Amino acid sequence: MYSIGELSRRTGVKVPTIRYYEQMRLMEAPERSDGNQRRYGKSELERLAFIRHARDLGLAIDSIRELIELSGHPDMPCADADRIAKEQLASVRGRIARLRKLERELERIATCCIGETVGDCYVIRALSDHTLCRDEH
Amino acid sequence: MYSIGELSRRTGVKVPTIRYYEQMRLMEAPERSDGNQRRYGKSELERLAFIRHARDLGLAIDSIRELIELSGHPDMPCADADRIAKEQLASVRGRIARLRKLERELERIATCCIGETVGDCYVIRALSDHTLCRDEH
DNA sequence: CTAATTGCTCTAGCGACTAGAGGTTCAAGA
DNA sequence: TCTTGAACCTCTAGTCGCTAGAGCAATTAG
Repeated sequence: MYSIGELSRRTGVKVPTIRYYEQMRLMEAPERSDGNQRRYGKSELERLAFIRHARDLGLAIDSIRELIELSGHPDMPCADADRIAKEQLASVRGRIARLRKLERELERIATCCIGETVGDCYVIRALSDHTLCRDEH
Repeated sequence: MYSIGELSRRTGVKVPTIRYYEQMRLMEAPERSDGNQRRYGKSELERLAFIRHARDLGLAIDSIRELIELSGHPDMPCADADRIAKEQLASVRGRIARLRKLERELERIATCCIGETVGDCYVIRALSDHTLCRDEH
């Protein structure tokens, strides 16, 4: 039996975050001690590790709840889980593409400044005048 | 003189967002019509375009406010503007690196599922068992 | 002149936490 | 057994950058 602090240490999820997950119905309300403190077992540890892993991969709370519900029905077809993972992959790729554009833009802005004062600072000029940009963004 | 709706159309910034920027002191409180409606001039249009461009590049509201204050003092050295741009570039690069890892991970998870039911679904197994991951993340 | 559109202020909500107040319980040492 | 200090409890409010809606006033096109 783990206290919430021990669970936190073992999973790397902060204590208030664990309570937040309970509120969001990602974690079930656990047993309590005589003094009303949360007591967790091994299955809750695994579940929290699952949640943390999924969050690290950028899945939304709602998607994770969906996956948890799915994993409770091992006989169902797994097409839904597959879909969630594929959607997530597509969104990550989109975010990467957008950030790459920003990177190129910022690279140009941040490395071209040879002015000495704000008046001729390339950073500020570039931000003021969109037409200096090479790409759309 | 533009109304807030016209300013919105010309800059692509939504009306409530313009009001929000005013509240956040990115935009100065503009003149008003007799009926208390906001009336903008060309300089406000340019300023909003500046803000929008900076937001598109992922700069935080606070950083933008800093840049605007800087640009009001054209005789100051531009080292601060330079620093803001460089910091932003570093943070964008960090985000890209993190997302690339997620991409690889999700690619593997989303393409390896050959199970038919949730019980042997690779997506759910991979999320449950962190040791299946190749990289740290 | 009327009706549709646009504008105004104010408040509340989003997602995923994080921080703090004010109080209670637990565990270890004396 | 007692004490002390860390960890726990609930509840509320704040973060960021908007977005939505209520309930009203002003503007503008026909």
